[in-house]
Amino acid sequence: MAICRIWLYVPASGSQPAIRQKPSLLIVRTTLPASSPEGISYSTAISAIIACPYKLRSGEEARALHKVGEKLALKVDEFLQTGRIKEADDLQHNERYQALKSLMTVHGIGHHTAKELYALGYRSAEDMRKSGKWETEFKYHDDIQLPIPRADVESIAAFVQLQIDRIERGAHICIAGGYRRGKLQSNDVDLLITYPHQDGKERKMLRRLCHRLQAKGLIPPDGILSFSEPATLRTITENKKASSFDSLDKALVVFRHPANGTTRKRDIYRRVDLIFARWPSFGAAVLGWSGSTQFERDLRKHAEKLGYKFDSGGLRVRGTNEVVPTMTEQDVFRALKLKYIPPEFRNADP
DNA sequence: CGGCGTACG
DNA sequence: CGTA
DNA sequence: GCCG
Repeated sequence: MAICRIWLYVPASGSQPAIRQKPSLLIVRTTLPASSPEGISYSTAISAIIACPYKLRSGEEARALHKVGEKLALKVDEFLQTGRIKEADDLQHNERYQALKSLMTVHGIGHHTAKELYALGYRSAEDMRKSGKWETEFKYHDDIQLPIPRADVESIAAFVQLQIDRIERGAHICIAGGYRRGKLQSNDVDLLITYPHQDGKERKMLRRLCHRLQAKGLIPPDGILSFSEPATLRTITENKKASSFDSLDKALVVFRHPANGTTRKRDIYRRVDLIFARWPSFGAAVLGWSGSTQFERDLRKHAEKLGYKFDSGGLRVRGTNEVVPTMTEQDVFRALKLKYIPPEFRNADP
């Protein structure tokens, strides 16, 4: 039963060090594009190994874990015997691997394009910068690589809250993502926004918020990396039942976090995701945006077994597509017959 | 041997 | 394709 | 790569 593994997920803070296996095993995963079936398979197996609550003493023991097969068991054996995994070590020194990794730090460059660029002779993000062909991409690139301390995440959320209040009061903001799982530093800021008990009030709010943030200079003119409002467009154009389908309005932006003179001597550009959710599925939205990726996979799979379809847009009954009201995360866990798992225990990704 | 999340821009 |  |  896959969901059992969820109980073994470890806190990001590492407050249960005994639970962790040696991390060098993780490197194996990076052999493949993480999105490929094999990449996912590796991630899943490695997560299972990391989350295993007792010390593994053999590959055979690892093999007993759900999702760990013969290949990974061999790697565990190799690690236990030699203290390292050759494939992983080699990869670390592999020029192509390092190049691809660097190229993929640029927003909009995935493994596919990275490979093409490599074939063209690019060996790093710096090579791209020097070529002068990606001026836009590099405008915020360096800032965006910087980890975001929790205090800054909170500060950014407060800026956004203030601006939302100036448009329509009563919104509730939840900081999701790694922050919510207790990570001390984040790569980006995921903000989930709803109007409690006021379904529909969130409509068109994303547009208005983005416009306002741009007007205030909190989002630079070219700072909206992607913008989609399927929920708003759907409800306006068709007057269909809310049951049909229901994605979230979201904008991926670059946020200009103003200096405060002490911890931030200068304005820093941060990646912020703004997501508006309807109140009746806010719980699913928060759950869906809190991660980890691995946890979400297990959750979806579990939902499927019970005849539901779960994603950040909501919890629905398979077949009828009927929406199960989930205002809170607890509502989702209840429907899925699971005991509540706090966000800090949803960390499966290393 | 097929499926592995999936919708959007 | 890249992103979440 | 791993599972059903």
